[in-house]
Amino acid sequence: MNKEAFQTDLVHWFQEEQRDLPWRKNNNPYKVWVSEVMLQQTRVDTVIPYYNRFLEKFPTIEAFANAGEEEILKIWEGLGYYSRVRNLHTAVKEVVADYGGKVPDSKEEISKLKGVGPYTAGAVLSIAYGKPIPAVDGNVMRVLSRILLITDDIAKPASRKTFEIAGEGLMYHDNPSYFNQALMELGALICTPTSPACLLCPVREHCQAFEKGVQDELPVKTRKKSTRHEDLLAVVLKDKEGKILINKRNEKGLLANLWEFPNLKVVPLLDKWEILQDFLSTEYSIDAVIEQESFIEVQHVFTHLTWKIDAHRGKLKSGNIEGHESLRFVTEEELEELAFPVSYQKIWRAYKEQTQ
DNA sequence: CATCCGTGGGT
DNA sequence: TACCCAAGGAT
Repeated sequence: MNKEAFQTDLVHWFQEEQRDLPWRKNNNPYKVWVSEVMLQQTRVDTVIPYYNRFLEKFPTIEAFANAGEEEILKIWEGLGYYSRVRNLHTAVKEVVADYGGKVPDSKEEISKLKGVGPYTAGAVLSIAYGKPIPAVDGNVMRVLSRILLITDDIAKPASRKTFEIAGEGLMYHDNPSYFNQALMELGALICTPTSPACLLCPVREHCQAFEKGVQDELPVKTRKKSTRHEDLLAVVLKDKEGKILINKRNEKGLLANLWEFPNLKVVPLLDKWEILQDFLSTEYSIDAVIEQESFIEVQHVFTHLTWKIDAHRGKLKSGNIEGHESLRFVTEEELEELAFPVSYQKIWRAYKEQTQ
């Protein structure tokens, strides 16, 4: 292929057709970094309001470094993959402490930061600093697999190296930022997973898949295994003052450090309401009256897991939560300042709608 | 390397 | 409905 023609056709198209996105207003390394972390496995339309709110609240790297944990989880609430914001916070504090607040501009140093993998390193270095380092994400693998007829399985981690080398080989050194962004923008707007718009593609004359008519066969991607299923019983428990009992989740694993209503995993077919009373009594030394009928059944799908949560109302009779660091009674106003997973937000909304 | 880690939208 | 997908990284 004619590399120079490919590069200029691609970048000229990007200059004309790129979307007007909030993170494209400047190349501040901190802001670029924030946007790239938010965009990991997350759609542009979803990210936009979160990005704007985030930078309104934390306009500088120092402002974010000085934020507290509850605060950063609350601003990320609903965005998913919550370890991203905790890793970003850890990394930003390190940049402020060890680099005087200046985001490192070498691949070696920036890659040491928590949550910065090969993609994010390449994206920040090219977009914020103009470094000719590829930023290989799912879009880029799809586009390059078609342009260069690469048949490596993009679901395999080992394949990323193939595409990084390909990206280096095609790199437009006059403008690495636009080159990397153009590959991703092409993947998002034209070279889509299904039904690619080849007739509108600015680089179709450089595309080997289009030439052979096999664009719909690429990229090669093996499908992943299906999700497992869990049944949960949860309780929205009020004490005599009307405060709600909530529990802070474990600091590791699924939905780490977010808040939830007390709940337990149950074996399907045995999920009787009495289990909740036993659970509260045994686990937390709390006596309560639990309504026999659940007020909502929430179905929630994660990437590798599906939850069915039966939520019941309950009233506290007696007991105290001393000794249970993760438990807290809060007012409704306090509750709404804390970060809950979407599944428990659904339960809370249903509770408020159905309870006076 | 395979699995875990969220969510909402598209087909 | 049941998948698949979207600017990935940590373990």
